[in-house]
Amino acid sequence: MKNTMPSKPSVRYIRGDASVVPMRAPQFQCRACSCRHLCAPRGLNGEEIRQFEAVVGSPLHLAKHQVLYRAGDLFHALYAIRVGSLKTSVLAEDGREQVAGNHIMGEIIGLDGIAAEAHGCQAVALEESEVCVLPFAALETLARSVPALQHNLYQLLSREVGRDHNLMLQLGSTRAEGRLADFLLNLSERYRQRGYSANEFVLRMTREEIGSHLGLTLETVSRLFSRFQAAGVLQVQGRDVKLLDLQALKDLAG
Amino acid sequence: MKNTMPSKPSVRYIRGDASVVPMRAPQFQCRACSCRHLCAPRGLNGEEIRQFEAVVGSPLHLAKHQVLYRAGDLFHALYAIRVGSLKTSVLAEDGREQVAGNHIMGEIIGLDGIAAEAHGCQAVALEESEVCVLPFAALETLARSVPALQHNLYQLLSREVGRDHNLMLQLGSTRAEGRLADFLLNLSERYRQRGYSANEFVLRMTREEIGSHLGLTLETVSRLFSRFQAAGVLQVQGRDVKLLDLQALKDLAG
DNA sequence: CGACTAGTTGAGGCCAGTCAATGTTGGTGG
DNA sequence: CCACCAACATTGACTGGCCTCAACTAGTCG
Repeated sequence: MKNTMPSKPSVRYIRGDASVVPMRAPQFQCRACSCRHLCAPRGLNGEEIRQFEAVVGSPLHLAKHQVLYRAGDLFHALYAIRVGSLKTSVLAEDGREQVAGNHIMGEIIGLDGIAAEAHGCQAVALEESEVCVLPFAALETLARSVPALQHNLYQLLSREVGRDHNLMLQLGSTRAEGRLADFLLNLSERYRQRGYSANEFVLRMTREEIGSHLGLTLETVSRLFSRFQAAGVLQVQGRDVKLLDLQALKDLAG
Repeated sequence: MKNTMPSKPSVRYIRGDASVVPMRAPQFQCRACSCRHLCAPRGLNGEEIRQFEAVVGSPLHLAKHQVLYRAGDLFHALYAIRVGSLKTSVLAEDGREQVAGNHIMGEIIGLDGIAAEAHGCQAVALEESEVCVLPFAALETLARSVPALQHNLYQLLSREVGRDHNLMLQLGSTRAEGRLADFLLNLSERYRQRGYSANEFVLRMTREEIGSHLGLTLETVSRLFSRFQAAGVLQVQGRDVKLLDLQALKDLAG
């Protein structure tokens, strides 16, 4: 709420719509995708996947800080993250921003747009990324003849609800230390599921974004990293994090 | 985390499964229900509603404090609240309870169970209540031939995601005053939508439950009510609340 | 009546927010 | 290549909002 920048929205986000460009022909994209066992077509058989691929639009390439959609934008598709990571954030009327989610490859975003036919939050790429476009109307139609897909969609939505409940639990009942510890463990686990190191990774969000996500200030986040490092729980160098003592983190988190 | 009651779970909840009893034959229940324009069968035509009703099990009656489902219980149905109100709460391993939602008639709960095939939270009646059982597998099957129902289900889930995001925004970025103000406005609006007074209603949760929902202690909630009353924003007498100045509340909320 | 639950109010302390100064990193243009 | 600048990050000092602990009241139930 600094009044130093009245004209600019908040940061130099790249305007999305114009510069978004298709990348390649859509054929075979899901079967060749490294996220196929995590993504929407999970568990579909050969013929079903082929139908699914026919529905999926061309992947979009996003530059760092590029906006995929804004709050209020008409909803027409879900987006599956194929490469990279995005943040989703809710905006209050007064301009305050709360980071609602930090999404990495294999995750699907835009789910909150189904209800209102408009997106309720905005999605911004945290680094160079690539997303698959899943037009929702077509998805819904296909789901009627492909029960496995229908179920996957319900599961996706439900899983998001569960995730949010857990985050609320953290925000409401834990103090700063526990929130950051939980955040790191959560991220670590998701990287592990995707075949990356669970102990060593790069944070794609700034201290301010992490703080916003956890209901803390950037200074508190910074201090906590320093404190965790001093306690030997992790090593941190800017955005590079190495978790040294997972058990200690778990103790801090719960 | 009081260690004064090691054996009892936390409060004297009534065990659900045994005492849950069917209430009446299911025929015509939706068409006669006062929540039909808010609930799952919204927008279905006559024949479709008839099919929907055939899927809906007999309504259940719940006594105050009766448990509808517990975290970990096998998921098999969603529940539509027909009369009364329930809270849903997430439980941490250490026994801490965070109230995730406060649900009144016309709302559907159990959505977070779809993903894991087990409920992720518990649902407890805050007063004498009545819920309709919506077996999910049958619902899913019916949805394939009734697009409007399929879409309603997606919307329900999506709306829950949006609600949770907004609550997270509150928990993360607002202080105590704003959270309580927002909570009251939210409740007021939902009662209004259901044809009840938006200015005068009865809180069904204790100060402790409200506090848990908002990430505050019961003392803070109590003090805030007193302060709001002293400021002339509302009148409060135990659980009875009368909102006097909605605009002032909105200002407080953010 | 005693026991228990729910709610109110007060006193004091601590965690995290705020304000501020300084260090570090990365991108851009001369 | 380096200088420069903006964004990002770290650390300190101070403050205040909320939690904790505690005492007390009111209502309910057996």
